[in-house]
Parts: sequence; structure tokens; C-alpha cells
Amino acid sequence: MPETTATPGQRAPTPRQRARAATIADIKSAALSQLATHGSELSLRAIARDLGVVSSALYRYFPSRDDLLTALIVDAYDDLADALLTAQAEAPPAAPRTAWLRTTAALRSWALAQPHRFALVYGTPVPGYAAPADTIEPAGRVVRAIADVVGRAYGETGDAAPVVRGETTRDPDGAGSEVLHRQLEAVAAVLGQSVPPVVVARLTGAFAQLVGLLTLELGGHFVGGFEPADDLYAHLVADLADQLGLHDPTR
Amino acid sequence: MPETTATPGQRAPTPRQRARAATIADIKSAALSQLATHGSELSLRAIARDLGVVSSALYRYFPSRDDLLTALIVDAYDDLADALLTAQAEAPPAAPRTAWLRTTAALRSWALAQPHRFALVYGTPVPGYAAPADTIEPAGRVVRAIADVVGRAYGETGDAAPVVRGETTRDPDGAGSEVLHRQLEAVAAVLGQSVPPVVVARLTGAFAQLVGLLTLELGGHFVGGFEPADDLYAHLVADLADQLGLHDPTR
DNA sequence: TGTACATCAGTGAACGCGCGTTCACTGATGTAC
DNA sequence: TGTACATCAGTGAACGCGCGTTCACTGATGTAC
Repeated sequence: MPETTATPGQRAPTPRQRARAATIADIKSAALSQLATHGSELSLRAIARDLGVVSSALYRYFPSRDDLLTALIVDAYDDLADALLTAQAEAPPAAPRTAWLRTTAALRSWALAQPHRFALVYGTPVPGYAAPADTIEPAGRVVRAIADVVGRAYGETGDAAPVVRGETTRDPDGAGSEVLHRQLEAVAAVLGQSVPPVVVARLTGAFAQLVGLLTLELGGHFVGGFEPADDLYAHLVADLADQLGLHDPTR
Repeated sequence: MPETTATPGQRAPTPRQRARAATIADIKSAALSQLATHGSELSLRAIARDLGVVSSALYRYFPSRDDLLTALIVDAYDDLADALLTAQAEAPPAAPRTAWLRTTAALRSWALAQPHRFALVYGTPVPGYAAPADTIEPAGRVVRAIADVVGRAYGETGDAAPVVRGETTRDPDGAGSEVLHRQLEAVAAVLGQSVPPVVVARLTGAFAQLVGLLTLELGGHFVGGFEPADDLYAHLVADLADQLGLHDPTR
């Protein structure tokens, strides 16, 4: 009577596989709580100590410290992307502004709740660690989750794309150089969004602003000025919504 | 015939004092080049090795590793603030937009030229290091250098403050909550600027955007998308100038 | 100008600790016949 | 159902290295008389 035994069909995990997965999860969570308490310093021996295991045992699960770090980063991106998608799924359909506000609020909540994970993905790269290719795709998921809010706003309304603050008029040179224009179109293509280049640029700026705000807040740069920063964040995020031309249907 | 001996009056540094200052400078520069090559890992013993000195000798100059780190951070803020002020001093007077563009360009140049120093001040706090009070004031110098550009634009024109994209009209609720309003006014006061609260908020957003853009660029998050990011940065920075209502005199 | 003393820079050894990774090994858990 | 073998998790010792900080010390450089 094992609890979680699904039908022991073709792909049911064996007990050993389950045990292995559980141990991997334990290692990761020990690693995370270490990052949480000792700020970006990750020691395999300390993790082993936490788990009541000899340090060399970890090498059954991760070939090296860097591989563990990579796994943590991938997890963090995935978890963050999930949080963002969940938040916007809770917004009423066809309400891009609400979706944006919820998504950005979820981003901040996530970052404040686990600053060490935010640092892991958007902070200074950990000493002696070069982000491998494996992290690029998960990183993209987060960007996509945010871009989708805007993309949907432009996609859903079909041809009647929202006007971006009456600025599309002075667009021609607004989009900047040819290089930039090509980059913007390429990014839009990768994101699978049919959004005007200017908006892609502005979205990038908005994303940078969010990352910057959280970096500053978590880095203590707002101490003595904007603390708590809730209202500042809310205000600026609403401002960004305006700049991105995100409006809920008026009724 | 010592070269730099000023008149040996009251406050002329003695040879010993000069030697001491030189050694301190050597230690710092060894520390910086270590940060540059080994990413945010700072070892006193390694510095001592670089200088051809025994590790305990460093304790004549810095009481602990953290004090050295603090000194590096303070220096970085100061150096950055100087770079920004120099850049805007080169702009023609009463040309706020040009001053803004030069200042932000200087910020990026500084960050790209010495990413380790940028990381030191705006990156994830170094493991096990809590920024002491000594760094708050120098950090403020950087913020002030940026804010001055905007402040001067509003100050110089006297009562004829530039209109911020025709948005000052919908200002009342634009400034958000009372808490935020108080914070904005307090910050404006600290910066010594007579700038409307909405602009202070937007300036904060702009600063965050700059920090975010550089964080992302230095973190390799633009690889495959916006690389090089020169044009993106230039475009967004111009956008921010618009949002802040910075215009050069038309002639 | 010359001597006695104080200040300071740098030495070298040591304390007590940490780390990532390797390797040959013991037992337990699974698999094949 | 029972036996023989393979797989795998975890052990324990070791390698070779790093670190920050302390302490009593040697000499050279400065200062006071």
C-alpha cells in the first residue's frame, strides 16, 4: 500500500527513482536555505552537513558544485515564470492592464519573498560561475511571461492595436537606428509577438525598470527614502502600463 | 630634491604619510584588479601576494577585510559621481536634454569599463558583507549627480517649469498615495531640488531603469537579443529624457 | 650636530578553520534467470 | 520461490589547497632634547 504508486505501467517511477528525486529535492532545498541565510555563498560540505550525509555523497547527484548552482538557477527561473503566469491567469480575460498590474505585483512578491533567488537570476553572477547555456531557455520563459501580457493586448484586438500614448506618430525616428530596429524585430519574433518595434523597446525598458527597482530595493538603496517601497512600485508600474498602452476595456 | 614636496608648512604630508597613502592606493588597486579578474571574490592573502608582502602587513592599513571592501565601495561611488559630474559639465549650459544624454552615457561607459565596480555598488551585496553607514552618503552623491540634471532643468527656467508630456494635468491621482507623496517630497528635499513629486517618481523610475539595463547587460541577459546594446540604451535613454520633460532650448 | 627614545612598516609563525573533489570501500536494494 | 549478480547510495579517509586574523618580533624611520 504505497501511497503514491500510480499504475505500475510503463513509466511509473521505481522506488529508487522516487528516492533519488526526493534526495535531489532535499539537496536543492538545503542549498536554497543556505543561500537564504549566508547570502550567495554555497558550500557543498555545509549542504552535506545539513542533510546528515558525508560530503562526497552529493557527487552521486550533482557532478560538481557548478551543476548544482545551474540547477538552482533553472529552478528559480521556472518558479518565477510560473508565478507570473499564475498571476496573470487570475486576471479577467481581455484586461491587459489588470494582467500587467498583477504580473508585476507577482514579480515583486516573488523577489521580496526570496531575495536570494532573485539575486541568483538577476544579481551579480556568483563568483567563479559562468552561466551555462542551460539557463538561457528558462530565462526566456520569464521574459516571455511578461511579454505575453503586452503581446496579448496587441494580438487580441487584432488590427485595432492600442495606440501607445499618441506617440506612434513620431515613431519613424523613435525606433532609432537600423541595428536597433532589426534587433527589435528579431526579439519580437523570438517572443512570438506581433508588437510594433517601439513597443518592444519600451517593454524592454519596462522590464529593466522592474529589475532595477527590485535590485535597488533588495540592495537597501531605498532605505531612508522610499521605504516601504510598495506605493512607489505601484505608481511606477501603473506608469509603465500607460507607456505600454495597456488599457482595460472601459466596461 | 623630493619632487612633490610642497612648502613644508603646517599641513604638508610627511614622507611617511605619503608612503602610507601610496601603499593604501596600491592595496586598493590590487584589490580592484582582483575583483576584476576573479569576480567579487576578495582575498587579503592574494592581495598581499600581489604586493609582495606578508598578509598580516595589510592590517597596518585596514583593520579587516570588510573595511577594505567598504573603502572600495566608497571610492567606486565617488569615482562614478565624479564621472557623471564631469560628463554633464561638458554639456552646454541650460541644455538639460544634452546634459541628461551625456550623463547617462557616462554612466554606461563607467559600468562597462569596470563591471566589477558597478557590481560592487549596485550588484548583489557581497557574501557576508553588510553595507555600513559609511556608504550611504557616497551613494547619495551618485543619485544627486543624476537628479541635478533634472533639478536644474526645473530650477533654471524658474516658474516656467517644463511640462511633463502634458501629464501634469492628470497629476492628482498620478502621484499616488499619501505615503508616496510624502516620500517623494522628502526625497526632493534631500536632493535639494524643487521638482514636482511626479517628476521625482519618474526620475526614480528612470534611475532604476538605468541600473536595470546595465545589470541585465552586464549579466549577459541581452546576449542573443540586444547585442550590442548601444542603440537600445541610447533609444531608451532618449525616451526617458522625454518622460522627464527634458528639452534643450530650440535654438 | 649628536644621542636616546618612540613610532611605525613589515616579518614569520601559528591558530583554527574552511573548502571541492578523488578514491577504494561496504551494504543495501534491485534484476535476471 | 530462490539464488547469483549488478546497480547504486553512502562512507571515510585523504589530497591539496585556501582563508582571516593574532601575536611577538626586527629594523628602519622619524622626533625631542
